[in-house]
Amino acid sequence: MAKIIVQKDGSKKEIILTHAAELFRKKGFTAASVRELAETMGIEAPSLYNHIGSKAELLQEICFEVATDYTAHMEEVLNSTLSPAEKIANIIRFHVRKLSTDFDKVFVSEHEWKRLPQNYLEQFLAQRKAYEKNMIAIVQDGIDKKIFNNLLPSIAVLAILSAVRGLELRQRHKNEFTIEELEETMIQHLLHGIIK
Amino acid sequence: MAKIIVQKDGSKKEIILTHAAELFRKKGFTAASVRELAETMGIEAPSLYNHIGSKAELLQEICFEVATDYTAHMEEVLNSTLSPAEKIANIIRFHVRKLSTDFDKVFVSEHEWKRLPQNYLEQFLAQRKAYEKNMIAIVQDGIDKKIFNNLLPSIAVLAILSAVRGLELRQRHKNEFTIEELEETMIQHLLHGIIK
DNA sequence: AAATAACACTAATAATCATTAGTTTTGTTA
DNA sequence: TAACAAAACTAATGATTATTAGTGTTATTT
Repeated sequence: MAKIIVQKDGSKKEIILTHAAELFRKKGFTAASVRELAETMGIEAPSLYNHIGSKAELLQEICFEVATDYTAHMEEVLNSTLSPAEKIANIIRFHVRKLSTDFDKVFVSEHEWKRLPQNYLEQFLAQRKAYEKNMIAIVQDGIDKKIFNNLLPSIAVLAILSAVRGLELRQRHKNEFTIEELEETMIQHLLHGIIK
Repeated sequence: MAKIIVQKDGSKKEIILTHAAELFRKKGFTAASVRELAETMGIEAPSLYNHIGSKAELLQEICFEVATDYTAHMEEVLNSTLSPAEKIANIIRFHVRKLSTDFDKVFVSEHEWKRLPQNYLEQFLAQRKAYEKNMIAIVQDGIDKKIFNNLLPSIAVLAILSAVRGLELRQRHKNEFTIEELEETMIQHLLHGIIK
């Protein structure tokens, strides 16, 4: 009889979420089967249901864990006295780090949120929209203070978020660059541009 | 007996690809069923097989049609005498326009290429890698010529491509901004940065 | 040691999937 | 109009899906 191996500082649920995130990233939520997920932990599919409510629940927990982290960080930034430029740099840095430490979960949250069940999907989108709105306000503030160029704020925010999300670190750049190099390049590029 | 309605300037296959692209975008390739696709055209699922080889074939055709367009444009750019900055601006502009005219196909190509069957997946990735390599060379050229800041070229390219891909126009900005506004904002931001 | 809770198992269900076979209907050409 | 090809249909297949039920085993607590 197989058994889920629990690391000393992680609950069983957390182990499952970690495996789920990796599998969902590799195969996509719909294509990933519960059987396959169970197999990565050496147990049978029905046994998983002693620990989880449903497959969809796993996706929810992954997506909202990530979303909550970003939202919490945004609160910190908003409550700080940093300049708009420093705030944006701070946000970029947080995204790059989060992506590097929780790659699978961030990736899944980014790519599979559309598969969330209706009500959760709406909640997720609302949270995301609020996040973007806060970021747009920071950019607008920078423009008003004549620190930033007069770009369309919502598009600039979209460009920044898309750029950092697109890193998809682990797949392409594992060990190729340090986190610090990635952070600094992204900040330099998105704040100061590519042209001298 | 239902019938696929063929527009005067589109082949039956093209109609199917258009419907497939929209469905694949909305539900994802795996979650989208052949039955559902057939339904959008008012016919039964097996009838579709008079026109297509398989579900996977549709994804292949969508992905490679898009990839081929981008590759062809890259050739044009490489054979031009434009400056590195103008070349990058040109590429950004092409991406924004392509996304606005062929939103569903571009989106699917971007998000669902992982579901391509093995051999096609490798070919797709090779094409993509070649594209990025060409773009990296342009950035490196700009750095060598002291026109560009000394950023890590591969990361800068990733940032640019991710930023333009992230637009996902139709969903969010339909009618909110003109294509020209989008193009110019992206070019301004990615070339000159956000800080004055 | 006895009792209990946690957790794994096998077997089964009902749904859905892509696809094939075989047939009938439609539209076009001879 | 007769013949033919294109394209629709129904029925069926076999695989896979998430999940439930019921049962046995292990680990923990009393």
